[in-house]
Amino acid sequence: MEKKEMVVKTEDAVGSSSFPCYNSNVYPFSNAFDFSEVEKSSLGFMELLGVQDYSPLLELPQLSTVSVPHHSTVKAPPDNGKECSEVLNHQPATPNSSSISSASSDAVNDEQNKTLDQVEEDDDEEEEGQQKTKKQLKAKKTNQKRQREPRFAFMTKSEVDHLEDGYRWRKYGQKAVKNSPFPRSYYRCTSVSCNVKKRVERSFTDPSVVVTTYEGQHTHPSPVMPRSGVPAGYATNFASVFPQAGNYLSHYQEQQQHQQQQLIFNTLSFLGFPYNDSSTSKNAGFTQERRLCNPGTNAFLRDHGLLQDVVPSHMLKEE
DNA sequence: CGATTTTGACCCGCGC
DNA sequence: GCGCGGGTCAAAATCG
Repeated sequence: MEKKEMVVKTEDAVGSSSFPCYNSNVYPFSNAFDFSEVEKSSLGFMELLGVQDYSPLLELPQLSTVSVPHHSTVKAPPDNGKECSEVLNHQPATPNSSSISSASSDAVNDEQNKTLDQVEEDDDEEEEGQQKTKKQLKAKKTNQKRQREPRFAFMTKSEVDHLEDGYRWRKYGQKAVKNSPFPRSYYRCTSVSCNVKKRVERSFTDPSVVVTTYEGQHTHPSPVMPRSGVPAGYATNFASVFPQAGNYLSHYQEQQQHQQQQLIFNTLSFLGFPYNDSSTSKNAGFTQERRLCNPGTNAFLRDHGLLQDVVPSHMLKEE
């Protein structure tokens, strides 16, 4: 799995061209993706993201105006999808960059862990002795109502599907995604006691965008040595804003600084801020592009307090 | 040879 | 009840 460590470097060239956003004048929170199509296809965008359930457990106090804190179910009404989409729209227009597209969690409770434990340990009861039966019973035990861990989705522009995030993952499944030519891959953390999973799929609206959805929280430190040049404050601040995200953002500390900054950058973009960091020169041009296609940005710029919480002030001078 | 990926089968929830 | 789509399992294949 660590075969694909090119994450950060994958996509420099991308540039730009391919995003509908760039060609669209309807940018402000609207049409980076063609959501009409998404909805038409009965596949809500949050479904596309795999973020199907939202929970009040996820607090995003400071970002409540721009994040996706409402609940929805798999069969969420189009409104929900749309509303979410608006937020997500901002994401994908970043060359080789990841962004917090949304945060979500299902109603998490103890049952979840309990169920998982049972699944792993209580197989003895089956009588058939056949492996198939084993499988079936496993499923039965969990059938009550499947509870899921909180999920957190990232959208990352990358040529590589499986992004290196500092943890080791084992692929345990792959499924074709409805209305998408790209399959969805299912990964599980290889650490024994860790039940974290993630799903990786490409956006069919823009194949250069990889949607990574994490589920659960790691119960162990990253096996990859942290060596990051990223100011600790980044993740810290992020974590304060995205409590759930913090767990995942910490992974990014173990990645290259560039990727970190792009994450920040994307998040700023996500928030509507024309963040421009000279050290991420690749983004500079992109930022301009974003500005071009995001005339509504200014409306968001007013909330500087939020931005300052998220990013060290020196990074914001651009404005 | 152990770890990981692939892949078809299976289960579940949901809508019709 | 049936079919569909999402998610998971696990045997087989592949990789290092």
